[in-house]
This record gives sequence, C-alpha cells and structure tokens, in this order.
Amino acid sequence: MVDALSATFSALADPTRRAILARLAEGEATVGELAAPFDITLPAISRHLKVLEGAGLVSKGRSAQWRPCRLEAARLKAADEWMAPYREFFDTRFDRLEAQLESMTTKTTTDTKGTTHD
Amino acid sequence: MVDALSATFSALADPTRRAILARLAEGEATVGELAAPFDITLPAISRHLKVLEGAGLVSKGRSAQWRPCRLEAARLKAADEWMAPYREFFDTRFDRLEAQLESMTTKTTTDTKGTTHD
DNA sequence: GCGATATTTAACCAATCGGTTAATTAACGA
DNA sequence: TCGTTAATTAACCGATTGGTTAAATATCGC
Repeated sequence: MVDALSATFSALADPTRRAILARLAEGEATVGELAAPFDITLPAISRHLKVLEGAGLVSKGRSAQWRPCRLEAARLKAADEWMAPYREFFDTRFDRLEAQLESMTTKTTTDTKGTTHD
Repeated sequence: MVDALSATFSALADPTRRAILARLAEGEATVGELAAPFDITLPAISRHLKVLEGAGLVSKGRSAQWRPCRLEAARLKAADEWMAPYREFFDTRFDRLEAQLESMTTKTTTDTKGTTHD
C-alpha cells in the first residue's frame, strides 16, 4: 500500500477505528479506556491502534503501565485536502434530465460514445 | 464491511482507484479509456470499477459495447462530512509544549493518568 | 451470420485483514 | 519479591484483496 493517503483511508475504512478516533477527539485515553465500549478483545483493539498509529492518525505516550493515546490530525487534514477538489461536484445535478437535455439540443455531441447513462 | 462509509473509505484506499476518480472528475470515460494510463490488465481495472460502483462512487451507463462511467459525488460528500468535525483539530497545536505548560500550571491535573506523551 | 472490439466472469494465487486464545513484557504497590 | 494490572506479541484461522491468464458475453459493422 505504501503511500500515506492510502494508509489513511484504509485506516478509516473500519467502524471500530473511526469510533476510536471519535473518542480521541474528546481527549486522550488509554488503550483499556478505548477498548471498553467494544465487544472485541484487547489484542484486537491493540492492533486497531497499531493500524491507526501506522497511518499517523494516533500517537501513543507512556505513563507507567498505561499508553495514553492522542489524536493526530495532520493525516486527517491531508485526506480532507484530497477531497477538497471534489466538493465542486457535491451539488452538481449532472443527472439524467440535464444530460438528456444537453444531448437533445447539441446535434453532434462531444459525447463519450453517445452515452445512455441508465 | 457492510456500512457505506467503510465501503467509501475502503474504495478510496487505493491509488489506482483514486486516479480513476480524478480522471472521472474531468468527465465521463469508458472502461478502456480509464484503463489506458495504467500498467495493469483490463480485468483488474474492471474490478476496481466494481469496487467503486459498489461504494456508490461511480455509476456505469451503456452505449453499444461501451460502459461509460461517471463520478457520483454523494458518497464522497458523506465521507467529507464525516471529516468535518475533525477540521477543528487541524491547527490545534495540542503538542508537547502546550500540554506541558498546562500540567505545570494546574496542580492536580484532570490528566488521563499523568501523561508523559513522548 | 461473422469477425472485430469492449468488457466481464471464472479460476487461481500470494498477501493482508480482523478476529481469536495463550503467552509475554512492563510497571505498580504492598 | 510476589501478585495485579496494562498492554503487546505470537500463532493461528477464515475471509477478502489485488493481481494474473483464459474464457465468456455483448454489440457493432459488414
């Protein structure tokens, strides 16, 4: 997978890991505290945290036998920035009706093979 | 994986698929056109597209033997909205120095076990 | 109907994923 | 030093992933 953005999105592609991030947005928490809300075992949580750490979304400190975890937002910001150019499309109603209208008014369309989308 | 958000992030966790989306942001394209820039085989592209379709990020039309693909932004928007609450943290320099300052001024800290983060 | 073009499906493979249980490491506190 | 608590590591399992080659499907143009 290698690249940071892929690692970030991959880390986000799991509801448990997203929940952990949501929890950390409210402040630091130890591994045990993070694990509490879930049904899965501690080793499983430990590995989810390792994935989040690997993606640079979380950092771990140490305090006696505890490992307080903290949200690291930089990589989230990078993911957010990757999304930014697509925001332009969020409200583009580029759909059936509009496309059809366009193809009816324009005679020889610049169309990618005369689309009949849907 | 089941939930839409996980499917979306998972689909985005691959550079080939992100490149496909970037290409589609410039307009519709057939499977062959989308495959052209890549070294991998057509079946591989076909499956990447199926992942993107499955995540609702791309829709396919049909026109003779071509399958013109189009970007569908709704799910991207949902992912973007998931990120929104975290934007608050993007510039929070919540780091060593600031945390340490805080723990020095506050006597009995509300600290999660007296963090020594890093 | 036939050959060419566009795309998908099938079968396979090695690697990774998300979970488990059991064992290990590390630091506390008495 | 011993028992307890916090967390990680190891070994294993079944499912999924991302790629391949080869075969199948669909539609065109003649």
